[in-house]
Amino acid sequence: MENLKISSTKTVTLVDLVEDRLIQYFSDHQLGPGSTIPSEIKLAEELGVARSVLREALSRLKMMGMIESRTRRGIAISEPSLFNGIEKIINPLWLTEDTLLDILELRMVIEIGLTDSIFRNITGEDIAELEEIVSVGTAVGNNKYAPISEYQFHTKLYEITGNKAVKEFQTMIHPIMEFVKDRYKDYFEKIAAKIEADGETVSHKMLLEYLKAGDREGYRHGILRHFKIYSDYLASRKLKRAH
Amino acid sequence: MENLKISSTKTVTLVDLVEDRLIQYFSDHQLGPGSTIPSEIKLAEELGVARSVLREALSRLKMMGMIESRTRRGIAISEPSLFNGIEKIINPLWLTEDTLLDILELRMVIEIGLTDSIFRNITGEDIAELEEIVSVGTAVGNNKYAPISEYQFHTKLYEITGNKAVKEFQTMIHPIMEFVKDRYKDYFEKIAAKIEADGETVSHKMLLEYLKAGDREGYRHGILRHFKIYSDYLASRKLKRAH
DNA sequence: TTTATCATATTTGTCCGACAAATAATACAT
DNA sequence: ATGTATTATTTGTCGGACAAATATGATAAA
Repeated sequence: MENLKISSTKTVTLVDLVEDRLIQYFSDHQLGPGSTIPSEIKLAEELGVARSVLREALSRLKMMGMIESRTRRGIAISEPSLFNGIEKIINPLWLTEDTLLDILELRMVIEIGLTDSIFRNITGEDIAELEEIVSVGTAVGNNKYAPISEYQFHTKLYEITGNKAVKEFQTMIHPIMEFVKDRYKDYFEKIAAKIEADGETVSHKMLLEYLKAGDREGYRHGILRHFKIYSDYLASRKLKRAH
Repeated sequence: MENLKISSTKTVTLVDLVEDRLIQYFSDHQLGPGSTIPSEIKLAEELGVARSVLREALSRLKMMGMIESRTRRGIAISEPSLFNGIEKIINPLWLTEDTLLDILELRMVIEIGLTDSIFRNITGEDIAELEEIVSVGTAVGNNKYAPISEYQFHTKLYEITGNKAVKEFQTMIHPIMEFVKDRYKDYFEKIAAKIEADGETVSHKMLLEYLKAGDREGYRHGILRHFKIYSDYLASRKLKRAH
């Protein structure tokens, strides 16, 4: 019976309409970043809605970084950022298990796919920085990195690409990654032990060697094996679900 | 002089604070998807702000898909989607050239990194579907696909992974990709011609062959070369900027 | 003419109150 | 126990009000 109910849950409100109309308005009037828009009173009049309704719509666009209201000086359009808006509201606790693992996979996908961009952009200074990070990290011992070093190493990889969208993505999902790592700790440790026993562990230090040697294909497969701990888990879950 | 101005542009408003407090409130009270929250009046009282202010904050969360207000029946929390919010407001026209190319690169990165997930999940039916898409597409002739086929082929690749976050990402950036392809058409065509002349073009059909043969590494480098048209352009721009 | 000072008008941020319409809750009648 | 009518809640929308910061224009002074 649960699924019989008509999903009248999504009633379109005036605010929704105004939101769309505003976006269309900006587009029609070719208002790009830097442009200022009419005052709230004029806009509300023009749209034929109450100022409170208009303000709700504007507030949404503001959250997405599409507009920037300089207090008591007018509203200006700014370039929306891809992930800033969601970053605030993403709480791993709200997310279903499937979503969590989807994001884990997406993170792997990006970091593996980033290989060529890294080799396109890496400089000598970058390598020096990575060496510093690695040397500090492994000082903790027995092939486990200090969490800070783990974070710094991968962050540095993202930064090398010089791609802001990629960087934003990383900062957005970082808390989620921490949560996932903790939640599935037991599984991951078991898999890690097996990989270690098989001598297939790929450390940050080894990845750095590939980078220093300019060995792109070596790095590509290195980073792949570096994430084997996660891809193995994802594969095992896929099996379980199909079962 | 332009850069001397103090960026007092980001004054924190009450709505901003309420937004944060609400998220914290949900977290503290362990309210996850499905939970209902107190009425607007009670919340406004509890927070000590006007209902209009509270509504603006709620409206933001609503846009991000974090809450769902059943008209006149109360407000419920729902699982926020990663990219839904931005999808509406991303207009390629607002984006700077750098951002456009960052997103182009991110798209390549993801599709290349998706290789292993595809091989983890692909089925016989998937291959049959891809064959259908390819056969229809190349019927247009001389190694250029009908735009629909181009879209369908890559969409199918995303779908094979069964990763919803990845799929959402694709639908979000699709309009941007169309815009980019059109805007840099001249450059891309020039590069494409050169690649074609060198006999390095990798068609959808060839990618499909790798998939059918279960040749993972073949596919990996195939998809890489398939995007050579874009990566070459990105590399040339990097050079220009460093210059 | 240029500069400094002052008064006025705009504009955003916040608050309050009101009402319609839909739904939920309750009391009542059968 | 069931169906009906009344009442209370709750969201969506409207309108107006004011403070504070800024922009604008007018006036006075050099």
